[in-house]
Amino acid sequence: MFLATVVGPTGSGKSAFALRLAEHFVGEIVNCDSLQLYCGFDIGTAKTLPPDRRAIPHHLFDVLTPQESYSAGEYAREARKVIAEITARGHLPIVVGGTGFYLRALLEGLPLLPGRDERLRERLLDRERLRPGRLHRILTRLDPGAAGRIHAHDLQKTIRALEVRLLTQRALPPPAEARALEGYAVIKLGLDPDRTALQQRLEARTRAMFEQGLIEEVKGLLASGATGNEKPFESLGYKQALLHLRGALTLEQAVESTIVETRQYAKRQRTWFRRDPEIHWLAGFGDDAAILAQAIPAMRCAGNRQ
RNA sequence: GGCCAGGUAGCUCAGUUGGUAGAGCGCAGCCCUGAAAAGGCUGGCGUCGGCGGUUCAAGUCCGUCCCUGGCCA
Repeated sequence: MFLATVVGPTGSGKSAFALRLAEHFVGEIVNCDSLQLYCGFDIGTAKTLPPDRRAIPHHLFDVLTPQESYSAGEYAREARKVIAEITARGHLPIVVGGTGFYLRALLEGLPLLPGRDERLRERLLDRERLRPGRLHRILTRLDPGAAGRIHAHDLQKTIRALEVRLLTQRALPPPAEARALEGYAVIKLGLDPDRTALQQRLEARTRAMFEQGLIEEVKGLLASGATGNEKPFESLGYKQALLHLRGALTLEQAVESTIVETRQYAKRQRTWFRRDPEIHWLAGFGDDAAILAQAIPAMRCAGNRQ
């Protein structure tokens, strides 16, 4: 059984490339982008919309409402289910997206730990507000290992570690095994376009998103009941569009801010994927037809290994 | 032409009573075990507009010139 993944920074052409792969290898696409999961967030997430899907089945797009929060664990479970179905149909699952953490959860699994507990988090946050730095000190006492790995300023991760520690009680977290995806030969393809070219493309793409109605899309989401405080509104472009609608940014400032943050996001993605030695890097953009030729040998190679 | 305010890191600016410079942002590198388009860490020798001068020592005082903005003619 095979599984292909397509990763790379935002704007590198993953979707276009995945479509080509799917046509060539009779595949189906599985989204691995934390924001394309959301219904109604289309323009700013550069989602491939149904008319452009060329009859290739797309999974895990538009499966969440803005009000729903999500997690890597939930994603991994859903994605594994979908992948099994695709395999059963005799097709090649192609997992595409830039959310490295979700992909890792899917392929390598997450330790069997309790999920979020909002009430506990609130209580912890209250204590932190009373005395900044408090939570990390408590973590040092309860779980020195985790405290050592997490920087004292990283409140988000400190809270999660405390949550895990408190919810699992007693003896340090049972060394629960992360359950990796089993039975698949995984081929990881990474798109690696020239950095300067990517930055230029990201800037142009961002301007185009605003010109093509990103602001209107946000207005529409607000009109249909969203408040703007939901999770997906924290993302690139949506955050700025909202600030503009609320009068905090001029349109030009919103665009500029989105360009800068998008560039920074692409950089973080590169850092994340760069250290995965299993990725076969393809130099160029995924919408370049020639790139498929680079990928085919890698696919064959993986096939022979099996 | 005169007066005033400025010219300090890529950008916006701090720089106490003179002791050879700093913050934020950007940028670069990096981390990540259920918020991940999130969260966090590390990295700053730059002709302190130019040239003279005072001083042991000047971004910091004096002179002069150049540039920018404003006001008055």
